[in-house]
Amino acid sequence: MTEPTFATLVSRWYEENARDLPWRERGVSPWAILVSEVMLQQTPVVRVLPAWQAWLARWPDPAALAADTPAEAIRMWGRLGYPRRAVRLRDCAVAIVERHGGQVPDRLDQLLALPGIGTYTARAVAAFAYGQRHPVVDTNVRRVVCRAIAGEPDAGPTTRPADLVAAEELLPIAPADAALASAAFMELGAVICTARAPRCATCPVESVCAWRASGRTAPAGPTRRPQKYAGTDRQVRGLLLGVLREATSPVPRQRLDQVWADDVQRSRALAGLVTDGLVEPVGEASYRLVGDGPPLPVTLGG
DNA sequence: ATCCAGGGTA
DNA sequence: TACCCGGGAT
Repeated sequence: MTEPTFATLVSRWYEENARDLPWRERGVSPWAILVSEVMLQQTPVVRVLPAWQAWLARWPDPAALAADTPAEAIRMWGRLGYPRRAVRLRDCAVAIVERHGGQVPDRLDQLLALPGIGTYTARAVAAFAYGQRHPVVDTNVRRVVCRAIAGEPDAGPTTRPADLVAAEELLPIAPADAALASAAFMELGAVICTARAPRCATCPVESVCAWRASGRTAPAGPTRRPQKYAGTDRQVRGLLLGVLREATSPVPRQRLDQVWADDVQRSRALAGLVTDGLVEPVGEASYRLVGDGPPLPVTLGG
């Protein structure tokens, strides 16, 4: 009798302890899974839950979203954060309609070519929606593998090719088992092997964890500098977008000027929103969410 | 203050 | 590689 593999231990634990999340249910469409993965980029599960339900009730397939405006996508995004994701998700829906007949593709290269779909999300969709065998590596999986296998306290800030290899080597051969194991690794990192205060006492791989065996060494040093928010352009962008989201007609710049005192920073933030395809100027001195109303007249003669 | 199911760009 | 990009919860 051989010892259960690392993936087997975590998968068994997952089957008994997984959170009851709606996008994990049987029969959830690839589109619904893709939407959940995009929303979950840098946004905690509890905040995604209601937004995911509302989004799919309104746009149950890519064609429905592709037929609507970026403005409505930005509004439905609400306060999930990083609203460029809303525009990219709509761009993604358009691309799915144009390139794949409205069906979310099942090939990794085609998924990677879609707007807003990167290394993590492409493999997550291929694995969780189509049952394929790919290493699905997010911040949780990097941390779990780094600790339990390498015995180090913290993973690097970004996913490197070596991280994909390390995770792939832990996956069972059977694709369905591999997909389950990937979900289990992520769940372990989210619920047990957390960044701050890991719950080693209830961890299913506590007995084989290299990090625990080495005495749970502390992180070497402050490798990441704290990400500020207050006072940054991001906060100003959020304030500006908040006004435009609530508006039903173009907003005069004079009204936008009231959300932030610093002229230079406010102008820079507004220009950034325009560059990012979230906001568009209307006439000489008004702004609106992109596509939020009748098409703008074509400018002639420069 | 720190973290969060990352992706795009220079 | 480094940096930019929201916002809420702990």
